[in-house]
Amino acid sequence: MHNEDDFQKFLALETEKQSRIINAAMKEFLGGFKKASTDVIVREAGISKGLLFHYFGTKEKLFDFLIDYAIGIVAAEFLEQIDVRRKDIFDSIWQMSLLKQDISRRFPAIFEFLSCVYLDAKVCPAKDHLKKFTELRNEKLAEVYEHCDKSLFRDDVDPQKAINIVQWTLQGWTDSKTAFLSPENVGTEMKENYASYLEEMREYLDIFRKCFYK
Amino acid sequence: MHNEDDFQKFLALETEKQSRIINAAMKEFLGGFKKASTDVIVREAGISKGLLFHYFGTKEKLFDFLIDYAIGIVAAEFLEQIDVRRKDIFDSIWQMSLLKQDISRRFPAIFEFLSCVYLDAKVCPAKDHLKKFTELRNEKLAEVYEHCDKSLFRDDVDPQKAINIVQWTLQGWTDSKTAFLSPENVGTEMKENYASYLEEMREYLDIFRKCFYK
DNA sequence: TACGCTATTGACTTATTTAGTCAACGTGAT
DNA sequence: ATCACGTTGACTAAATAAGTCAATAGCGTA
Repeated sequence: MHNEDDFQKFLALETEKQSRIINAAMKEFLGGFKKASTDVIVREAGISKGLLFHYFGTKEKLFDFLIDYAIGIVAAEFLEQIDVRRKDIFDSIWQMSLLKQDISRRFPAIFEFLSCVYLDAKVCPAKDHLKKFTELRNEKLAEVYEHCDKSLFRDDVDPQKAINIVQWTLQGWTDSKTAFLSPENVGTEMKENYASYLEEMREYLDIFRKCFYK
Repeated sequence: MHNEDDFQKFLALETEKQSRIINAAMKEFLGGFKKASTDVIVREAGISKGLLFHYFGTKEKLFDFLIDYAIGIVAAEFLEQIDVRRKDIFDSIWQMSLLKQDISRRFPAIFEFLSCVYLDAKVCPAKDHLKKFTELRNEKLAEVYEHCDKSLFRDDVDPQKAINIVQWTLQGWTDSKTAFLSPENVGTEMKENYASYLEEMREYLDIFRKCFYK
């Protein structure tokens, strides 16, 4: 099952160096596999060209590794952690946001990377893993939505639309926080302002509870 | 003031061909000036390489032209058309959305192009025009916000936050409509479903009015 | 100090892509 | 037939691409 070049050497690296490489590569792959340059990746990761290829062999293997790695992280630390039995959908959304923030602090580009990879139709070799992951993700979110108590909503508000609004708001809010940061500073910036960010997010969720619930 | 290669030859072209070139170029420049390929542009625009350089001289002049062109369109057909005297902020947002849709149907990537260009710090040569444009834009939006009747809002909802929510929602809604379309189909897709899109957008705005107003 | 072993380097190669050029071509009017 | 003009795409030189490899750095052991 496992081929022997299972990136063991890379995974034995000190985690700080690992992260530097992973984050540099994810960021560079955001624009698509073809447009990504390994030279840019090694420059940003602060390692030599040779080392990258020593660990990953080819650009494509690096890419495949990144996909699996990202899926592994998000599955284990996000999807599997979601408590689908909550009644209040805003509790769920709040919990999911906390989980996402935790992951994003370590891997700033991981969620964008996964969605970019998913949208990039050319990336067919990895479709199996990705498809399963996407299904798992959709199932989880559907479950959250089904189990929540929709009777809490005002009768004249379509719960699905309300939930869309909340998710788009969280997305827009996140973008507005990161848009004017140089990408390499996103991680540190988020660590420093973690508390105030959460507070602001909670304020938005409070608005939603006040306005969308009975 | 005007140098003689003022793109007159290009602007004398049939508008359909003009649009094809402009849209192909804007789309390709979304990933940044450096990563854009003139070969991709001409392929997508369906013209020969020579013609592009016959009209624009260099890649950079094409880029500068695009920025000016986009600014001109958005200033004249969006910013200048905004009626800042409306009391109901949701009327303003609705009107602005209509204006945006009209422009986007002709130039699907124009708004994304302008914001990408603005965020791309390396693009300093064009900063004068861009800065003025951004200021104009911010002034207009601030004016809309100042003139609207904030007493219409529920007392326990911060109007600024509510407006942010509305704008992020519109953004997210738009993204959700275009994300799974191949970029070249965005234009036609929007033309075909124009009415139903507007209807759906209005439903969201109705929710906001119901929930955020007294 | 000397040795061996692994992690790491960056100059290098070969192939591809790049922006930009230019002689040639098609077309319609006179 | 000839001119004028919009248009073409093969071409060039320079840059960039992925991937290689002989050489070095670092470090524990003897």
